[in-house]
Amino acid sequence: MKTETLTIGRLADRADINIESVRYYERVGLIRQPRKPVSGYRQYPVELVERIRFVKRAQAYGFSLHEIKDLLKIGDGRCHDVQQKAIEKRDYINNQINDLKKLVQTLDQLIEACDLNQSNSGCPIVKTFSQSPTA
Amino acid sequence: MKTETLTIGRLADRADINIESVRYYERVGLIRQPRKPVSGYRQYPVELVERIRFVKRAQAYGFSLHEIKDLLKIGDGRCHDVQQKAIEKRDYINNQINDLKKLVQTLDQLIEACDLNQSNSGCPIVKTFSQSPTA
DNA sequence: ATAAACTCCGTACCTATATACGGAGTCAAG
DNA sequence: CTTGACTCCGTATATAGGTACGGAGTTTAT
Repeated sequence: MKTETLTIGRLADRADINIESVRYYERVGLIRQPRKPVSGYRQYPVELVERIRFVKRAQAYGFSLHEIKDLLKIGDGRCHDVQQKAIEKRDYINNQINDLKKLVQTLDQLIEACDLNQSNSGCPIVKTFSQSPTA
Repeated sequence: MKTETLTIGRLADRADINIESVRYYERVGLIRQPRKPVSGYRQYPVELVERIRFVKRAQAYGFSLHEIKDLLKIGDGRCHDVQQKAIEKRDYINNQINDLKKLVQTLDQLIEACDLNQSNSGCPIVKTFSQSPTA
């Protein structure tokens, strides 16, 4: 009973990814190089299609390839550990959100100040970025 | 009456920036190369300290060096144009915030699902990322 | 006047996530 | 058996924002 295998091109097609990206994922250790038979051509088990889709999905959830590598290392069987990674990620993103909100607040103030400034010069934004006018 | 000038090292010190970054800013056109006298050493007017601080502040406000270059080109005297850039930036950041919020929502759901999962295997996060279990 | 400190320049390197290129080897179809 | 498609590998390129290196020249302090 032979396991079905795929060449890199077919794998890339099925996983909807560029061939070069497959090679890249190999380089960074996300997928391991399969045994290459005589020819020197990679032969991937079909399961790798799903592994790559996993990667793409996790990316969409805000995880970096490095973090995804960790998730894959944990794998199933240690739900709590995976959950912990997700919690850390959530907290990190929440911090990002807070920082961005502060940024928006400040920008709002600056934008409003421009409305109140009837002259063309003395732009409050420029003044804020610049201690000395006109830089 | 001589204008006070600074060597690149003193400028970097005063602006609290790396010498290499000054050269980098020159390369990308944020500051222009001053006339170099006989020696070949750059002589910067002291005003450049403030220009660099402007850059650092604007960066902290979420602007890229490219955008800062635009801001500096606009300069003072066209408050409305500068305001417009700030509005665009604010809108962009607000979109970022919304995307991140959705991400947090999803992560929250996954995290909660892990709490409800009493077994160690069948982790809902792994299942979400992976169609086939254990990848 | 000599040594230490500074600056010059081009270039390489770094993170992260890929994509592109090109010559050589291999496989599959007719 | 030939041709076209595929794959191999190492390397280059891209973005953004820098940092690091090294040998040569300059300036400053003693």
